[in-house]
Amino acid sequence: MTSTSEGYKSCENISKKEKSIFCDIKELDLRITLKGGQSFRWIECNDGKSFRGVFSSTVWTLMQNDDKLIYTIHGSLKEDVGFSKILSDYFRLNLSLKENLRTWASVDSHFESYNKLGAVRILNQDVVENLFSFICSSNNNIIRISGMVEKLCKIFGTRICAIEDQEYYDFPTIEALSKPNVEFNLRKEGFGYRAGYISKSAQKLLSLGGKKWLLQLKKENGTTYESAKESLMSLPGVGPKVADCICLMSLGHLEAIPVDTHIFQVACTNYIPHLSKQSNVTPKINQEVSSYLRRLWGPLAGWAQAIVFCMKINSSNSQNRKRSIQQGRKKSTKITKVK
DNA sequence: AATTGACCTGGAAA
DNA sequence: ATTTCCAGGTCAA
Repeated sequence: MTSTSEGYKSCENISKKEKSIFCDIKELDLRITLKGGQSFRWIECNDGKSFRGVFSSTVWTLMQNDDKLIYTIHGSLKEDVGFSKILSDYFRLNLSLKENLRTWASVDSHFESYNKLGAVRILNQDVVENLFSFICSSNNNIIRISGMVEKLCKIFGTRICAIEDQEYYDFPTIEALSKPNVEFNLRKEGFGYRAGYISKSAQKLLSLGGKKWLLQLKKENGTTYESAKESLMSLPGVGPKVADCICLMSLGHLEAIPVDTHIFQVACTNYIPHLSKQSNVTPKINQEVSSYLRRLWGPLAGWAQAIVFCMKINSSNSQNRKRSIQQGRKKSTKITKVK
């Protein structure tokens, strides 16, 4: 634990702190990766080229050029433990998109048409943040999910620093979310029925062993994808789709394919036409789509899924983009901090 | 075991 | 101005 640092007032100060790591722009498109429905905490800055957000208990501003990923640290609850490595791990820069695109294109002719999209990567996110974020995602839209995640941080998270009158908070701990009045407060804040899912999942997690229990579900710690998914689904508010999101985005099970309405629709038109008779995504359909695409795309199928998903939400209607930009800029709110 | 409807909310479309 | 529809689903009858 360290004390929180103060925010920097001016842009001049910020730019002095810039550092960078090597990263080919063909391997990473910041906009589509950060604003593509994986993480809900990134804001596009007014300059139109940089993005600001929180991960790893640290406030970052990110931008890129042809061969570098440039970052600024504004504040952190951590000691300086090598931010370049943390950043590289977050984007999984050790994996080559180019190589995998070749593989997917060779087994799936549809990938030629997905090619005009920028370089989408699967973020390696914190499992606690990812879990509660995707509990919020059910039957919900990305704009409101983002608002809810920010509220969780503001109400139950630790303050990191302020930049230009904007306060930045860490994502709350499981302990903070399992306090007795969490459900009531979240209902009051407009979370709807997800308030109960969040509170009950936090309490159950705590009784299972907290964050350690989640971390032990990682692939690198020896748990299989199927076993991790099954364990996650024992938590309230976590069904097959949300469990797959967590497996893919924060547990290292890159073969996991979250099947939502968008992927289901693409599967109907491009891959499994006979599914079109089905009107909604049942667990059985979910399983069928998921395993079909996993067989097709291979061990990193979830990454391929993310590309298809981004393709879909970008093309479906370009009005969504304009709307989300406007929403992202407007600042809020009147939230009361709860002790 | 598979189907079906309810579930919170807020912004857009009807 | 109101009502209906919809959004990265889950749960229980």
